[in-house]
Amino acid sequence: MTERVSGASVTLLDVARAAGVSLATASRALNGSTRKVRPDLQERVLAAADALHYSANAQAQAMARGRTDIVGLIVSDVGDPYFSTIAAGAIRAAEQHRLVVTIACTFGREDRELDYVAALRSQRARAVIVAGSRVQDKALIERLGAEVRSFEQSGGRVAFISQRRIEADTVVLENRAGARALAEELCGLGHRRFAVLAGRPDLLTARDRSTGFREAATRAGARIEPSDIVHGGFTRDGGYAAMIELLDRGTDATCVFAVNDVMAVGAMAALRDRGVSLPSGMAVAGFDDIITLRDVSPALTTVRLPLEELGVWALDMVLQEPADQPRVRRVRGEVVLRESTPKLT
Amino acid sequence: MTERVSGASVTLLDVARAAGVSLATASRALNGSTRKVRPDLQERVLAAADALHYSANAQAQAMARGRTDIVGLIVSDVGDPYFSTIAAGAIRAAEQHRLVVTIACTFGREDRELDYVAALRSQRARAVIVAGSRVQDKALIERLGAEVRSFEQSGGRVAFISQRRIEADTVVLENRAGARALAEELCGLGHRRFAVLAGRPDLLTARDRSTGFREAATRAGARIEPSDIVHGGFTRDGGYAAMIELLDRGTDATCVFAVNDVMAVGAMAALRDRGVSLPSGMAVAGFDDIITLRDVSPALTTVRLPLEELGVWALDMVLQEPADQPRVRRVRGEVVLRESTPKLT
DNA sequence: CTGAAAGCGCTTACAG
DNA sequence: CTGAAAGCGCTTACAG
Repeated sequence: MTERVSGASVTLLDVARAAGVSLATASRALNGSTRKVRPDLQERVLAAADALHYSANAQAQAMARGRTDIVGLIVSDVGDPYFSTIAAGAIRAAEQHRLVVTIACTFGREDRELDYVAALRSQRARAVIVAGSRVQDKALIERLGAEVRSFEQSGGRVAFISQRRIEADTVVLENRAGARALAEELCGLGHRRFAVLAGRPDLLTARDRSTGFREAATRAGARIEPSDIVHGGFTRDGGYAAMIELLDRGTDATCVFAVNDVMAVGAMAALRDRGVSLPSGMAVAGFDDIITLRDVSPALTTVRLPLEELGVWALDMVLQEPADQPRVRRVRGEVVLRESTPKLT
Repeated sequence: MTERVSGASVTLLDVARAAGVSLATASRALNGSTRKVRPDLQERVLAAADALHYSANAQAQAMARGRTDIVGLIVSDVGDPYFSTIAAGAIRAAEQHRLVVTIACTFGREDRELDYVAALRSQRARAVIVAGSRVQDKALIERLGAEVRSFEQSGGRVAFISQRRIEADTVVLENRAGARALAEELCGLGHRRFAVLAGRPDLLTARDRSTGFREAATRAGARIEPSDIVHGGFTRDGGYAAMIELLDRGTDATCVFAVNDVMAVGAMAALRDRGVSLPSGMAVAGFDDIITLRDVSPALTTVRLPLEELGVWALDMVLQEPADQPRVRRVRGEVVLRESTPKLT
């Protein structure tokens, strides 16, 4: 048992000496294209590394090689199942390529995306994936675009998941079309008066869903009163509060569309708390098809998005060489009708 | 507009030259203890850095400084709300200390924790937090312990969230006590025959909860038939399958305890699919109090764990200097009775 | 307060 | 196939 000072690390040089070879050979034996070092030396190096419990300094390797194995993922909140599912997909895919993913959360302060991209550039991350919704803010988009360009200029790759507002590869979510399809199905069920819990008005994702829904509903001859559109947080509590607000205002809607599932669940809770029975007293629909929420009762009608795949696809994009034109992969949601929106009789 | 070769980066030396100072001064002006460089030089450096859009190479800094700002978080699956909530807490806390968190998922293969800790040692991460349950596997614990010691020896800090099986700081979850308390409350409601959806038998977390529940229930005079204990996955689908299995076996239990909330929700779905009405036909209880699941109906009785705080606390631990004795912070769950377990009349 | 220089731990042309 | 040496981009004693 040899004592070792805490904090002292075994270096490649130690390994080389122990194996009686040069630094270069030790390096090649451990990480180089194997076929170029004599088998016996190779073995000695491996044995020495093992005996010394050597662990290569990834920072030093990164610097010498000029690249890292880091890919950054920027989300609003990993605690939100929408993002944690995307993250799971990205991480799963990353691991197959021996990449490490770093997660940053803006917690709703979208301007922090700027800082995070900058930090990732400083880390010399291989790539960054920005998963949150773009916001309605020209100046902010402008600045983020500049930051993204800097990142790319230093050799990194960038992909977005949401809207195509910045010149970069992006997995475009067809929120508007999805919401439209949902509205049509709901009208098909007999509904003619809807309310919309629209979420944060500056978030494009919320906005697109709300707009799409209203377009299609109106076109199908349904009515949506201005007072039946309630804005608020894009969260469970936001959905709850918005539903309460709607009830307080008074509404004759027979179906309420919350722009995402967690809001829809919040709305259901509010309805229950106010003694409205579900789904007979009010039909409810959401968007996303969050897995953890598949078992709420009544089962929630929604627009399914392949969340885990979104993470995988974004990672795949970012692993490809940049194309002349930024790539776009469009993803259409699929309407899933369930118990929360029964046929109106 | 100056053309710049893609991949080429502005270095500190470029900044120093542009500002007409030495490398050392540039470094100090940018990151050193500010007070030691003449204001006018400082300003020139800052201006130059800005003009060149300089971004310090974090890898190089880390190497020169001998430490990084990375803390690794190892979980089973970020897609699971239990872990994503813990992760959110850890990330939030890390950001306050300008630390970056890296997330690794074992996806149920606990032996991968070994690889991840090793990788984190290679990254020279400042610390690692292991959040998943320990497993019943002496050899594995032994090896992980060795890996942890190596990590600490190279100057890193380690904390666990779950059971205290390894010599390191840990946030200990009092699963057994929590499950006991739950069983007592349930008996207080009049139940005398229970079933337990016990999850993976090798996961200590699942085991402790199941054991604690059975102990207290039995002590209180309740009965749990061997056939009423069903093992399976520690997941939603595991809960669903276990409940179906239980129903197929036939049971006269009036209340079923699933060792975590997602399993409980799966069980509820199974009950519904089999036409059992809730909660009158079968009472259901879970464990964790997952926020996203707070709105299921009937509202789920459970044992609340301060999940987000667990992440915060673990991060705090890992930021402290190592103590002579590893620190232990015990966390007791709090029973929350809700609609899913009405009083038995 | 400032600068020249050594050093952090690797990788990789470049000779041999 | 192997090794000596330069270089990756910083930080930080050490002189001045």
